[in-house]
Amino acid sequence: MPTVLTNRLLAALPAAELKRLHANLELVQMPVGEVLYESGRSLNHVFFPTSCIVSLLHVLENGASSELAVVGNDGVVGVSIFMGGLSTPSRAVVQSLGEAYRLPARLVMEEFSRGGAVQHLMLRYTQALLTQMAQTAVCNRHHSVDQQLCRWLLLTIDRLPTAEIITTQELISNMLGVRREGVTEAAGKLQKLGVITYRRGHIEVLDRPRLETMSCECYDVVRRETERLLPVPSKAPKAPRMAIPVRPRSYEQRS
Amino acid sequence: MPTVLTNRLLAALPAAELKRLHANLELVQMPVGEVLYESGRSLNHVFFPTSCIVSLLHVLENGASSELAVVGNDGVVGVSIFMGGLSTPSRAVVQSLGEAYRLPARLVMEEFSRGGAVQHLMLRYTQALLTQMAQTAVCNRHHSVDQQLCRWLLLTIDRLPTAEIITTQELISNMLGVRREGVTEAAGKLQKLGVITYRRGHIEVLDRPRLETMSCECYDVVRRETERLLPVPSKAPKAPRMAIPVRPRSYEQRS
DNA sequence: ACGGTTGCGTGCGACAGCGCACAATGGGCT
DNA sequence: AGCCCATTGTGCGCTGTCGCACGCAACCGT
Repeated sequence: MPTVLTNRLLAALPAAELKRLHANLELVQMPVGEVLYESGRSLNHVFFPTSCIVSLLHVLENGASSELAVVGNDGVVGVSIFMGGLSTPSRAVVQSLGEAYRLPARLVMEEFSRGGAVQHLMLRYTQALLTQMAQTAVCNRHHSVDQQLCRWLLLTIDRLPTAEIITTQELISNMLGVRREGVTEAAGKLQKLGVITYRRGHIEVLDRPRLETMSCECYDVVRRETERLLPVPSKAPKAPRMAIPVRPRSYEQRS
Repeated sequence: MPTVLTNRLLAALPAAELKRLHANLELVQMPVGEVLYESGRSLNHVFFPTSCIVSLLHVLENGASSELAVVGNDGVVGVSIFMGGLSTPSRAVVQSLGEAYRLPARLVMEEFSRGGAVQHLMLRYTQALLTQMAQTAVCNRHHSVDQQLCRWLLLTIDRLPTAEIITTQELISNMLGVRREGVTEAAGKLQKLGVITYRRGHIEVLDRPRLETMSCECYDVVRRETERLLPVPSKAPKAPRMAIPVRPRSYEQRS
């Protein structure tokens, strides 16, 4: 059973703040492919993931895209609400199914403007997000597809209860902003080395330490900076408590 | 003579707030190459540029780098101070000489925590910065050096009083995270087309409209979103009032 | 006026990633 | 059990960018 404490940001809040929010936090299912917000459109809620993973994508006019950041139970989706912009030119898509608590924009702004712990925490998280985006930007320029795939796998399994990722190479290629064939090749190498195994729509990380050495520095830089800004509170686990219930049929859902 | 109003963020503040800050705003010279903050080191001031341009760079372990955003008289350098992180893994370097007002970190935080217009404005600016970084990240991945050079030139002259940029192709290549030869080639094409002219250390934009058509969409996306978030206040000019005093000797300075 | 430094031009070969086309196979679905 | 479609594998040729190694020329300082 997930609780609000499964989200690390919520878990880091003082009891008083959390209590105030608690009644308005609504647990929602997050099917793969669901778009939480679209470039330029107004946001109605912020989302605190517990077991899902959300990708922040930036899409170009010709449809090409790149993932700028990943949000799991370590963060919140929709920072532009309290930053005052209400929308962003980015898109947020559910990348791995699961659940999240959502909170209406109005209440977020209200709570944020009190200036207390909520504000501090949200701003610190936003800075962590900034760092992730910055590192991703440089990574896009300077690192190989092989390295970036490693980085992406690490970022993803950090936010999952198990080392198995349910996704296709095509979707990964959209995230990384590269060709699907490039991912096929990179994944093939990793499998040959025994670092991962995969079958249609599933990737399992077998040798995580090895994966870390093969990844570019970007993974570690982001992880360390995130921990500096948002130390893992003792009352929340680092990964979701519960394994995600396996419901194979719904993996295919796109909305 | 520059005034605090030459910086568009300061100009957008209500009179009361501005008055409170005014006594502590110190006008400082910004020589080219000066590092305002370094990856991971604590910041002591925020800077409100009036006539200088500051580049936000992210540097990798091997020394490779990319520019994530440009800040001129439209913004502020050092957002991590009020975001609560105090430092970032990025670097801020003066890219074009000029002046800026600086404000001690302590006073910024104090003013920010009042939660008034200063907070709102700083947060909105931070979101604009986020957008610029996001767009740059995707641009790094998907657009050619030619297009990116156009984007960079536009971003730069928007923050200068004239269409002449004092810099070397080598420095531009560092900003874009590409080879110097790549910039030479791209600049050569633009010169052949009559869009720019250049001589050692100087680039002049001759045909701005043409440059815009040759640039990728990224320039325009960032400009529009920035204007949405931070409308140009009528009391401040869009470009600095004063021409930068030409002091050729100091262009070579690196600190 | 003149030398030296610094910035620009150019010409390689190498190669990663692209775009396309198509074969092959896994695994739901009926 | 078998079909069929989504997913993965593979093989091209092509292009943009890299890395390196120069030559050249503009400009600065003396």
